[in-house]
Amino acid sequence: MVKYQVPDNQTRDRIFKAASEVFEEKGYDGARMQEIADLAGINKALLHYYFSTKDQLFGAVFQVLLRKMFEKIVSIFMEDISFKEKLRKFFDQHIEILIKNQKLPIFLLNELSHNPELVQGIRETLPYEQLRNSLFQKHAKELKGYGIKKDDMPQLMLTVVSFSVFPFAARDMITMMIPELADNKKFIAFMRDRKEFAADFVITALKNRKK
Amino acid sequence: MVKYQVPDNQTRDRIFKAASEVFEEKGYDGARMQEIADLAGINKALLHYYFSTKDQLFGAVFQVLLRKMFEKIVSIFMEDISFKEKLRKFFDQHIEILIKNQKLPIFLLNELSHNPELVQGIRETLPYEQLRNSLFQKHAKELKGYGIKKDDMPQLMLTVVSFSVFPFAARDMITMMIPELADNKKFIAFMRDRKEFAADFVITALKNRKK
DNA sequence: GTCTATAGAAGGATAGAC
DNA sequence: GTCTATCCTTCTATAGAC
Repeated sequence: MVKYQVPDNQTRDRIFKAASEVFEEKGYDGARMQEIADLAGINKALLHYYFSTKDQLFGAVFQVLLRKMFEKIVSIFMEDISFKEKLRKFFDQHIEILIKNQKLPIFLLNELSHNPELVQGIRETLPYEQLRNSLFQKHAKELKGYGIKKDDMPQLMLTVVSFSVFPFAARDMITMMIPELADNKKFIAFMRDRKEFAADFVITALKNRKK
Repeated sequence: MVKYQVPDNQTRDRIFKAASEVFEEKGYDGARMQEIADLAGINKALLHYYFSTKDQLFGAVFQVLLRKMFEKIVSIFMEDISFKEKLRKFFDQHIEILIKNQKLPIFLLNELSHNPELVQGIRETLPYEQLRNSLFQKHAKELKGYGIKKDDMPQLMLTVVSFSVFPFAARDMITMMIPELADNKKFIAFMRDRKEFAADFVITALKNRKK
């Protein structure tokens, strides 16, 4: 008779969650195994029992966080709506996600910059090729109407993403220049305003683009 | 009789330069005093003779790097040319600076995010207030023609800066999605293309903005 | 000012009992 | 699986000779 088993390993999950928080907050170099153990309510020895090294723990966490961010973006852009509608929906949903994960962008970008090899092993599992190809094909007519050629897609996509991501990555730089936005509530309001500002800005630029 | 003195302290300068490189490359937590000493061609003891602690050395370096980036931006926007001309000039010059300092954006943004208090003592010495006020006043007519109110300036300025800064901060994320740009020469070409793309994009969006 | 040598603390990882 | 105790390396910082 097989004994009842807890759905998954609870301790492991608690460790994983604690590690996610600490790494996201402090980065790899700034994170301490002791702090992760404390937050998970266990000791260092047990931490090493589940994840033998800091590297391994970090790798597991990073992969999940990167995928989390990436898949949400892709899923919106894969939907079956017009390009203009996609833009509005993307800014709305993506900015809401980022409001809930304000430190995620700078964490991902910084760690990736220090450790480009982190991407290996994740790249293949991400549907980014799909996205690149399908996006232009699916909206060929609409985009052609805007004078966007396939070669222009990287510049355009980068521009779109930067509207939502950059303000979070540059949060403290913004605070420096616009002290009013130091207050988190005001910053969130500013980012919610930005949903419409960004969509209008991009759509206007596209519609009136010289061909 | 006063003895002849070398213009400034050479060793100190070498340390400062070495520290700038190492911090910019590895970040505060990842940087090692030993590596800085090696790069400066001295030993750790002498390093501590000039800068008693790592914190102090970092503070000095960070302040200079932040100011360097900031002042260049401000100086362009302070010139006496039309707003449209400023945009083109800004994208041209700023992107060239960033090409020569590709790791600077992610370094500054990340350290600022981990240590917001770094700004104290720098803020007052930066002419950002000046910039904020003068920009809108100087171009009141031109901006009003675009339907830009004073309240819209933060969104607009953030947008402009993100066009040039974000691609460097997100360099490895871009590489992940667009493998062709892994090659530095191609990435630089991509960023030089972006000068015109960005200026056209922003100007088109402004000109046709609904009021 | 510059060096060699080393102190002292912190942090990742393991041994071994329960 | 979980804990206590401890090892060992790395890193910042200092003492002290020249």
